[in-house]
Amino acid sequence: MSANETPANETPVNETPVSRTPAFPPLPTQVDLPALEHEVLQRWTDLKVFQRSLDATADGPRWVFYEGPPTANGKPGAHHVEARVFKDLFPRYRTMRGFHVPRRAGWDCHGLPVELAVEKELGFTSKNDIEDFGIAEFNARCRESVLRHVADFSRMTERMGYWCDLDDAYRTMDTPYIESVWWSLKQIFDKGLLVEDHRVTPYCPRDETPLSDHEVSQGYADVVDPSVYVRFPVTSGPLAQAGVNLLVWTTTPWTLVSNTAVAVHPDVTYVVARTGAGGRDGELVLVAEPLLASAVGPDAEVVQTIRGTDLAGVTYARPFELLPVAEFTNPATGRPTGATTTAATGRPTGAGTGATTTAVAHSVVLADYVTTTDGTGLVHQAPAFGAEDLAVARAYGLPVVNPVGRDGRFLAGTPMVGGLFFKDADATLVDDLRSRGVLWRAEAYTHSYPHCWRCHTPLIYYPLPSWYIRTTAVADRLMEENERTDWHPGRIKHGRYGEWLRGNVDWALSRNRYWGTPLPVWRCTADPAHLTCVGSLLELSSLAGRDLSALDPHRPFVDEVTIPCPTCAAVARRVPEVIDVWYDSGAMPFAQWGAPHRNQAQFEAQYPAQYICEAIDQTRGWFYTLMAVGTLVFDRSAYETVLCLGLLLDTEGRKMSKHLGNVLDPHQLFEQHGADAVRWLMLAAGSPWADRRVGHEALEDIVRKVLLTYWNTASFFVLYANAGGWTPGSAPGSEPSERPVLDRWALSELHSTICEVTEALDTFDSLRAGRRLTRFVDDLSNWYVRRSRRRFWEADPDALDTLYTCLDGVTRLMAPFIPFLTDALWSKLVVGVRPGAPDSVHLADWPQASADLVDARLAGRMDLVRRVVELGRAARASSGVRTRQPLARAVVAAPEFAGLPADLRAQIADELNVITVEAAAADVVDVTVKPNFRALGRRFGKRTPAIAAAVGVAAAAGPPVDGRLTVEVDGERIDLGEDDLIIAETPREGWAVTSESGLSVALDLEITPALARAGIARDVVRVLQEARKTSGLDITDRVDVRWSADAPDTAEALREHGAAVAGEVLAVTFAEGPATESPATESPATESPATESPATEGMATGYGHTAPDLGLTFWLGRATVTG
RNA sequence: GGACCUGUAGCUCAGUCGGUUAGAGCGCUUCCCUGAUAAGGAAGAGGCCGGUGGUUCAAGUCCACCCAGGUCCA
Repeated sequence: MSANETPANETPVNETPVSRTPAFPPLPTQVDLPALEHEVLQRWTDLKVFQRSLDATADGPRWVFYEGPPTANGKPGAHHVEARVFKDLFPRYRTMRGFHVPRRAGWDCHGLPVELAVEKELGFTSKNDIEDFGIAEFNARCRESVLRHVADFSRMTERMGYWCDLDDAYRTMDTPYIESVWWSLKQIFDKGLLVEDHRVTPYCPRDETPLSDHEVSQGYADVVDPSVYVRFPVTSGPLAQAGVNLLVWTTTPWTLVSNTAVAVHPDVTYVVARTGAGGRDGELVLVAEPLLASAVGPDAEVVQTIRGTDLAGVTYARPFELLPVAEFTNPATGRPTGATTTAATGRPTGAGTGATTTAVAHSVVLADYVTTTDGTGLVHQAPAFGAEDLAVARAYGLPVVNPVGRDGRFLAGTPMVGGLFFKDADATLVDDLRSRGVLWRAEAYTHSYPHCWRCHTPLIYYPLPSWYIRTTAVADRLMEENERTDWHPGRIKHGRYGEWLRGNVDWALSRNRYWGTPLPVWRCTADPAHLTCVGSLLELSSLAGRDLSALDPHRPFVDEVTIPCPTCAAVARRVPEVIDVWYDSGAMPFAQWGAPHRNQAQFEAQYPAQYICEAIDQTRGWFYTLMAVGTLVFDRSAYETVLCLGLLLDTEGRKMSKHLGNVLDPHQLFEQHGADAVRWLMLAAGSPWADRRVGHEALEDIVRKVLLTYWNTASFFVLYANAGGWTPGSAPGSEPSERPVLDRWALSELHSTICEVTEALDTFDSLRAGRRLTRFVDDLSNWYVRRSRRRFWEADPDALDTLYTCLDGVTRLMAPFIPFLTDALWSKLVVGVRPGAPDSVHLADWPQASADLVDARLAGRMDLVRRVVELGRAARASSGVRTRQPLARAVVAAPEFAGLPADLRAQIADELNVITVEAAAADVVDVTVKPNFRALGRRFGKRTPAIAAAVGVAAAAGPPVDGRLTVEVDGERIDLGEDDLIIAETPREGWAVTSESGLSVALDLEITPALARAGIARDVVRVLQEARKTSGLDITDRVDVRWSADAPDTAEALREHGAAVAGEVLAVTFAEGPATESPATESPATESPATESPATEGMATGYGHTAPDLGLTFWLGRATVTG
């Protein structure tokens, strides 16, 4: 409170202001955020802001973004919002930086989930139901179903403020899209990378149909199977001469008929063991060392140790000689899988991957998947009946030998087991092994085995023809492309995704389904080796000799198109498969344009993308297919930077999914808390790449702490800018460098915030950016504004301009995060006030940081000031002296305090309500010394603890001199400098002291009568302000005050400080007057701190009040006189 | 079964290059401040930093194994 020499009861101290038209539309202190967002949405539509943001940057550098298309066959949930928030943030940011960022929505339309939904609706249980129903009608239902929730998705997209062109969205089921996909498949086909091969699939032999993983998982049941250990006599090398048998374990003896090889792990140690007592004396068997005891027995004697690698190539005698040995030797002449039906393909088996090594049949091969958890560590390989076996066989160029027909029975001509159902052959085969003496051991084994969920038949893992893309042929290129991809977080690159690429297998592309992009391959009926891949409807028309440009390329229509085989002119028909829906989305960079048949220029201008973003569950999904298709077709990955988000979890920590019913409805969140709050939660309330839980409490927190603080700061500004008639042009204020210290500090913070937020967004770190913004908003509101309040009351142009500048900056910085609230405030603070300014913040430029406005020394000093204030408040609290009571002085002990300029010391004094702030003199402080472990550790290593202990001893003896201390350790004198020690000063007792990490603040608690009177005066101000407020007066209203005090202290205080009190409360007159003039004297003075009662005479708006604590009665009314 | 991620206060999460006494917000209790604020401030209570072992002068942090939860794959 500043002293005022003029006696208040004689001279009016405040002028009533001239009324002006407010420059800024008033901002209510209370705001309905969702309602405000709806207004903003309407304005965006009316003003076409999104389109104009694209137009404005049309000549700027492109920053290409791809939208990964969602399948819109279910309602959108909060987990859909997450990715979309990040998809929106960075394009908005880049747009403000001047980049052109086209954003086009898309919808993924095909796929099994769509089919399953329709099947469920129709009550279907098998594919036969679909065929009976009719594919045309079924697909028509799928087409209708997939778009059912597009409106929901669009509504959510718009409501959350995700700017994306929904009107021109691409759809993967549209003919131009499919033609593009066909074109790309033809490119791959022409490179020889689209091939038909066998795929081991869970298969029901009764229904004669493959099952999806989802179906398989529904039919697991415990069964008892034989568990057999079989001798495979070694037939070559020293092991053969010694008579060693490989010991092989299996639970599917029926697959031994087609045994092709034995796999060992290259890094596992194997042993040749001599069996112990009990009938098998002296027999030599080979097993993995860790399994010796369990497979052979505890008394087995290790004769020789061999690394897995060194076993490669060892040949053995196969367990059964039921099939011609030739079938195992030449892949090209191998018996066709699935018996007669697939013989027609005539394609060699085992051609799916580029074989890096070849092996002869019935020899030992190496495979990393071999484990030593059970069995013998030697794994029997039947490539027809196991996916891992097949992969190994491919790698070694071994054939796929399959003696089992599609009905699950051994082929009729097979000796011993011909005609037997595969499971039923086990007993016969085991008996035979036993009779020939090659069975080592047989027991029963209970385990979980999949069954058909419809008919409960045990499933067979069975090789079916399937179309593959040989991605393994470009695996090295994929890894090279991955190397130059910028992953966020970085660990995905060589972690989850890199691992996946390293273990790359060929892409099983085909599906035996209905609602998908048909595989555009036509096969000759005369020679199945004659294949024609078609790249467009135009090409198909030309091949077919009729105009098919209007053909729906879906099944069943495309199935009906036959062409003469270009090689031999026989009839060629399309193969029945459709393709994996993931290929559709991976083809999106060109297929969204229909390129190259259409819009080739658009495609070329927008390939590759600079930025894509999805959740981590897409690593093997879209992230892979996008890169794979791009690399296969264009030899270049489709994206440069990828942001990989964590998953959204519910409050129980489970992934949000429709299946669990734990999805939060996004619209409910938007209408309850506002889309801005939801966006901020996703962007800045936790690490983007960590899984996060979402709840209402967190959103309420954001609204209060971030959004409303920001709003209220703006509201405060508008209140006083209008009251003072200030506009940006009217009173520019002084040069920033000439302004008071708080202004310089606020501007410095603004510019360092600009720097940090820019840097963080450039590295896709929304959390860091958000944290910095939160801190700035808080600093601005709870330090700058609070400390500068008086200057705003006085309409100080420097203060108003500083705050306006900060609000302008923070509004731009937060615009990509919370586009609604920022644009709402922009329209109040800028539009119509600053001529020529854009009518939306989203058309404004990103702020430029000025290095010369960042004052690191000032920032450090202000930190010190605020720490001192914190400690001072704590000292106040512990002393019991209320803050309104002024005290004579605070004493501060802090190393940097001496350098604090007067204006910053004044901040401390004002905030703590003390007259002066002094540095602690030497005689009131205790010095404590602690070892600095970081420095000591570097210098002394192992001796650190001893030295640290010595520091304590030496410090007790005497304080360091000039920051130096000499200690004695093991008879050695060691000199320690400033860096080795942490020296703290603590004021001595007798003061109200709080200290923390080398910083102490003490208050002089002596309250002189003068200080007491000043304290009372301040209490009166508080009471009068409260009275103003409750009387409903405007902040600029001038008042007349008349008072009387029956407490002598109060009366004396007011006579002394009357002018100051009057100044504080905008009193035109402040007179001590007879209580009888005030109606308040007639009302009971019982309530505290002040009661009010309407004036009953004289002054129409006046009220009488009492403050019993102070012994004060006063009358307060709006001043009627104008100045 | 494999790969990866996460375990820090009652709840939600930070924690930099390994270094002094492990932090913030919410919630709870008490008090202070306030003519922008649904705010702000101070104090209090609340922690074997999932466990075990190792490396190191020094581990929430690095390594190994284990436990729990999660994701993807088989």
